[in-house]
Amino acid sequence: MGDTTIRDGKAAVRISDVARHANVGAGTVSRVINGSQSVAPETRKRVLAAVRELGYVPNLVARSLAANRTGIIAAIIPVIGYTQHAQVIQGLTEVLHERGTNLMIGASGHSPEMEEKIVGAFLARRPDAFYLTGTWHTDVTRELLKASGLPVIEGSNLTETPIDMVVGYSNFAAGRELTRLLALRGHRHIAHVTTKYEPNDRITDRLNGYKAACSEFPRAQQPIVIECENSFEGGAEAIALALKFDQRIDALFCATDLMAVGAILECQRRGIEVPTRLGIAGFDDLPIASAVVPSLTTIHVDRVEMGRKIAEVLLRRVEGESLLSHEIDVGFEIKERNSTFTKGEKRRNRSTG
Amino acid sequence: MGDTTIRDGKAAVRISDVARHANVGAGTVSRVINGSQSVAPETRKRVLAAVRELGYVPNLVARSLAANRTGIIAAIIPVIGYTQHAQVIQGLTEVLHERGTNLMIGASGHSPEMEEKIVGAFLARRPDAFYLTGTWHTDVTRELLKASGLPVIEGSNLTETPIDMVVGYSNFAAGRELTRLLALRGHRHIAHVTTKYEPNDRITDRLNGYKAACSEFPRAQQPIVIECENSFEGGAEAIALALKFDQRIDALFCATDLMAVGAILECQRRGIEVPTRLGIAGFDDLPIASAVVPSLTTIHVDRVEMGRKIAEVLLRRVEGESLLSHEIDVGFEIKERNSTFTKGEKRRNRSTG
DNA sequence: TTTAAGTATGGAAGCGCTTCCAAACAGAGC
DNA sequence: GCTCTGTTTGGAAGCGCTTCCATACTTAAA
Repeated sequence: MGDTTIRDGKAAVRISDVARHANVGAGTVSRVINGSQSVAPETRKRVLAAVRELGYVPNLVARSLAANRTGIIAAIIPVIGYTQHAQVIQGLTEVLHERGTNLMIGASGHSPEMEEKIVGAFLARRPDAFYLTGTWHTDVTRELLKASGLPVIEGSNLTETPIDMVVGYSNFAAGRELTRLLALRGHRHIAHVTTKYEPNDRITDRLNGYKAACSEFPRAQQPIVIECENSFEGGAEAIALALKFDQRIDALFCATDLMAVGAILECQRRGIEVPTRLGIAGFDDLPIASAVVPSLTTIHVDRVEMGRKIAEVLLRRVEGESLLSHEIDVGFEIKERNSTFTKGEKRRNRSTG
Repeated sequence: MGDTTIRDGKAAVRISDVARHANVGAGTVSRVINGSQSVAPETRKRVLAAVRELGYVPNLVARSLAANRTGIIAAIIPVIGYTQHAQVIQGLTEVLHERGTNLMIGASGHSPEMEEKIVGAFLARRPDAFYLTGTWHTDVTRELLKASGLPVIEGSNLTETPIDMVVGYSNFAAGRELTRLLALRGHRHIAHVTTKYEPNDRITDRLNGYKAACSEFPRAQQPIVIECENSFEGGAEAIALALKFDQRIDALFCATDLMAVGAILECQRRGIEVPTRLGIAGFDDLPIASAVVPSLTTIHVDRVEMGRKIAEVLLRRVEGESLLSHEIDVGFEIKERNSTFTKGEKRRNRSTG
């Protein structure tokens, strides 16, 4: 079909063209390009010259088929537009691009079923490794991935039972530490704002961390949990709900910065003083967290760095290196700012359970 | 190498296995799977049964090589973590996933040279089409893409000379219209805040739109241009610079919401009344724009929808449909909110020049 | 000089699929 | 019953590469 000509513009240069032009066999060209094995310096020079003259670009599809490895890594995140996940991907691509590996990406929309479908679709493309967000997946997803034998990293949280490996931090510990800190600083009735429509392991662990902290207080506060949409509007709504529920509430620990910032802005509209009347803390340390007035106390995780680390580990596994540990804890940091009672103290934590 | 066994888990089922199991030729299995041509209903049933029983998943790498099309679309955006671009990608993936096509993504970091490298790397993977952000690319990038003969869409702006197609809106018109509106509402000394380190076609066109509007005012205002880092902090800095430069400035049109929101928050810190003392307008309509106090007047573009449209057009082109137009204008909308003088009026615009 | 042990290279086989061609077959029309 | 047309099918060729094997050529040791 002349169609080929149209789709590809001028016909692409193949390895055999280069071989003929350099007066060597195709195998030799391949060896030069892949830098493997021994090729006489003189021959190598001739081949490279031919490559340059003909403008040869290897067809990686063919290479993938022949070599049984694609140089593609598959990543699935809930929503591409969410800063936290996008940052991980940013770190991933940075490292991958340097190493000639490319990223195939999919968005699950917070649905494990959707994730399962994407995993299935991606597997057919034979990526060399997988990155998944979170630790909640369908059984089928887990089975597919395990059966594939590919390196898999689940990110952004920790778990005892990873499919393969997990790189992240303890959302449980972070939630607990932040709650403890609020109490330590003098907040007495701390409510937790969690998300309504996007249940996932990270949000749930933060909630559980909060509950754990509540139960250990000397005066053993009853957990107060408010459910809202994960958005600025949801955070605004949380203010209304909290005040209606119990006037004594003097701090809101929101499971995401989105809600926390929404809450702060709502306080501004209502003339509620933060942190004097109401302390507000978030989670994620989005750029807006340090910009908003008052600046937001929150949990910081270097997600771009986490993405880089994930790439490193995955690539090493693809190279055949066996893994040292099934878990990499990247830790978290409490950023204590002006939206809660503070004493200007900073704390850094490993996720110690 | 027994290595293969390790990497792939249990050996994958191939098309020949299915063929044998269903007692047909490999060609027939292929025809059934691809739904092409005529296969007797009885045969089809047998094949599908075999596929199910063996759990056959086609190897898309092999298919790509044989069929000379990969079902992969390549996208390059400046930074994955920037909401605007991420939204486009979100829309893209949504449509692509439905159609069995997948997304390969790269981040250029606002560098045309980096973009060029990525284009080169991606071309080797033989994607069926390309999406690029913006209209500024190196000559080599343009050449590579044109020579490839692949469908290419440049997005988020318009241009007279696209590589192939362009889908977006006129940043020039948007910048001009917004400036006009500020003037119409009574702002008299309007400064423009542009970005310092990330020159690109969209930012530049917004600036030029602002200048064009300035020159048409009866009293012909001299453009005042302030350069800042594209961030909340940059926006805060813009306030300082503007007030120092000329106390008469009564409105800031910021080229991005990031800077505009930063400016609003800085005003809050300094006790500058918005919009009474200083009107502030942005561009992008990020989620924070409608949440901040006062809410931000800005330019809205439905970027997720734009991404969907890009996917649709690209897929149609890949199917061989010839394109109707080299340009698709998705338009923009001025969201007039409380950070500028308003009369509650709304305007919708096509990018009419 | 002979032999052994590399080193360099060409070329065939094969990766798992699509697609083309030819053959087999079925039914319609005469 | 025979030809003609159209449908269905098997199977070979080929997509562009990698990799293995065998061969040819070196060089050093004996």
